[in-house]
Amino acid sequence: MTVTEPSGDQAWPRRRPSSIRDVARLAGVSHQTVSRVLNGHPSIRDVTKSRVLAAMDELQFRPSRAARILSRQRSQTIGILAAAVGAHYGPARCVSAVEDAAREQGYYASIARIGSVAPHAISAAIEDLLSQDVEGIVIVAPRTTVLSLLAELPMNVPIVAPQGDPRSASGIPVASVNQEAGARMVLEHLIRRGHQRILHLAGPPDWNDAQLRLRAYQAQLKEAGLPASPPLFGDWTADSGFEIGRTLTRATAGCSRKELPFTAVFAANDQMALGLIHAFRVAGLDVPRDVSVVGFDDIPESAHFWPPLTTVRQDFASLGARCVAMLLDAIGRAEDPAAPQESSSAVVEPQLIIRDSVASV
Amino acid sequence: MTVTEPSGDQAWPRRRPSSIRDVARLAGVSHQTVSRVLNGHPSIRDVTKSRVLAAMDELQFRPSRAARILSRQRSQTIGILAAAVGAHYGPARCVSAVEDAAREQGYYASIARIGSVAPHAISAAIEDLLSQDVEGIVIVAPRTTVLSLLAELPMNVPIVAPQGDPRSASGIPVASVNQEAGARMVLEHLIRRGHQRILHLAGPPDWNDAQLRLRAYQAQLKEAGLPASPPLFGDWTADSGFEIGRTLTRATAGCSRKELPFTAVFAANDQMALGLIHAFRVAGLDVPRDVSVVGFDDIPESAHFWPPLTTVRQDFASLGARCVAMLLDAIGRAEDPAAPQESSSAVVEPQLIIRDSVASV
DNA sequence: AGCGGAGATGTTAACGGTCACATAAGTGAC
DNA sequence: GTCACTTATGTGACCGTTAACATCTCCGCT
Repeated sequence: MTVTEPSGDQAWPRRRPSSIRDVARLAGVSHQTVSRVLNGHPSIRDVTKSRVLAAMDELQFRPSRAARILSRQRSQTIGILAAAVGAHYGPARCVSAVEDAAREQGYYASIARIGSVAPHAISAAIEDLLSQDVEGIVIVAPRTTVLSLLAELPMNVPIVAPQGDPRSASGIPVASVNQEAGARMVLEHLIRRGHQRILHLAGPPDWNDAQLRLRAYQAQLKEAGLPASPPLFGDWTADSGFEIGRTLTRATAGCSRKELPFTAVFAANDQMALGLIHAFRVAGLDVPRDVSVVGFDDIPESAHFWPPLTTVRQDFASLGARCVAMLLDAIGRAEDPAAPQESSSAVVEPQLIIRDSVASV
Repeated sequence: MTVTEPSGDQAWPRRRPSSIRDVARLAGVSHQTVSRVLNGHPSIRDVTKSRVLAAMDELQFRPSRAARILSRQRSQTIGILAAAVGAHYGPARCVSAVEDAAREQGYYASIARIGSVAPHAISAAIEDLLSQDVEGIVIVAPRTTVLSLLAELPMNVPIVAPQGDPRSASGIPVASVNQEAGARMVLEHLIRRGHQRILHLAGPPDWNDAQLRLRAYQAQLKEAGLPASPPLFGDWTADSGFEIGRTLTRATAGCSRKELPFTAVFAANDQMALGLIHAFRVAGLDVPRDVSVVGFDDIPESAHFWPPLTTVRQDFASLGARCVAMLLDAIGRAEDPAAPQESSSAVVEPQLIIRDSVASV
């Protein structure tokens, strides 16, 4: 199993890669001509161009991004500040979407992941991005702590955040999925099916999306004249959903099924819903017969949970695209303040996916 | 809901950021002194140093990475070629792990994601990375097509791949989880529980891990004198697991439970196992009573599947760390061919996680 | 023929760091 | 007092690219 580097020990000579001047010499032109070929300048004769191209090919020429960034004073790069990616479906999808959208617009994307939301970690990540001359930053770290900190940080590039609170006063432009609409759909669905005692299993209180969903849950219930129980807070993981489900069922261990103090739970994401369902089943409760459960996100697996999970789908791809559009617009305005402001409304509508985890009562 | 950029319309002036020369002027020293402060050079008087530091602070100085890369001829950056990240748990975790490990070693990581494995997409991604002067590349694209293509591509930096086949002749150094051991654990577990007719739901045939697990499945059954059914191929998704489960149960619709042509299925990942279980349940088959199912990966949700899934845990964090260690070692050798070769064995052992999806027969 | 303008190319100077080398002052040995 | 050596700092070139401006040629127009 040892992997001694095999025969192909090319001993990468680390020879200096060829520059436009090397190409120029070989092609018998000036380096500027090579640069022009590189950038598709119109006034280059075809013969010259093909000579240059041939030389590039022969020398395995590859333009240096560092040099290019240094010389024009722009990097064609946007930064992504990412918290908790990998652990969480939404943010992870969001980052991919932003990356793709950026590339599509001819921009590079550079990601700075942060493990904690400690102020120094955040400003270090921002410094990191800024030192790469990013022209703008997308904040995929939808936590109020991060956003409010950021609002104070001296920043000389535009920033945008997906999944933030559109109404927050942080001053950071925001593109977001309409969380309120998502929560409303869920509750209307539940209420229409006759549920009256609906619990909410929320995400951590300092996450924007968690806050919005919680507020929408409360508002919606109030509007319907139904009681809102104090929210339960999980940490987005299935494990936390399970734990909370356990305490919930233990607390009501004596009750017969008909007497449960709730008939439905709205979980703030699919993973917690999964854990919750697991806990219910362990306690002998059937979903949806005894309790209905709704999730949020529509992760690819939720169609195959047991029971298949009713949930809310968020279109992360278009969220990412909107974010990038807003950011690029802001960048454009910063360069040329005369430019007209693009529409900066950016709300993506979610979609209720009805499956089998909700029953009528 | 519109987000007109609020009052804080600082109209980022896009003023030229300050350079070491600006700092030098303000501090009354030469630019070189500033550079030395920046790099922690020993022979700088404390007074000078603090003057420079103060000037940096006042000017909001931030060193330009592009300039630094250009002037020393190295980027302190490794590239990551990532295929199918976001969609797949293993690769995604792997990328994160490599990033973390790189940062820990003082390197930056730059990710190039590819959507397809078409040759031009791959070489474009490699070009992209190379143009950033990456000093080495980690290939998180564990498909035979990618690796064999890469082996032929002219490359003047070291590369390493996690999740590749250690025995393959591609000539690419590989760090990997011991897939064979993982598959062996699964089958021994199943056989010990009395299973004799064990199916394998494999991943796409051009994925290294899928191949390795399939081969190990076949070898192990042969060794035990048991019949190996022709493998079923999914695409890693729960959807594909479900589809295959449906055809499987439809084909055996007439059979009573005791007459199923198999008693256990070894799925090549947890998602497919989930879809499979779903299909079984839809067909009235209970897991594990009627069929046992084992997965692979131990995604965080699998403890909360129903039934909780027996699976194989892979330690992606240490896989990433080993990869980076190997790569950095290779980079070091490329610079200084005299340097001794570090141990380049890099096999991470997996772990069987026994839960409730396997019954004895 | 002379002139203006466009097309194709060359020349030189940035960009913001680092490197190799030069310089100046201080320190101790003889 | 001078030499060798260290410490603290400055000077100028260089990395690979683009920007600004210069040059030269060819063309049509008057």
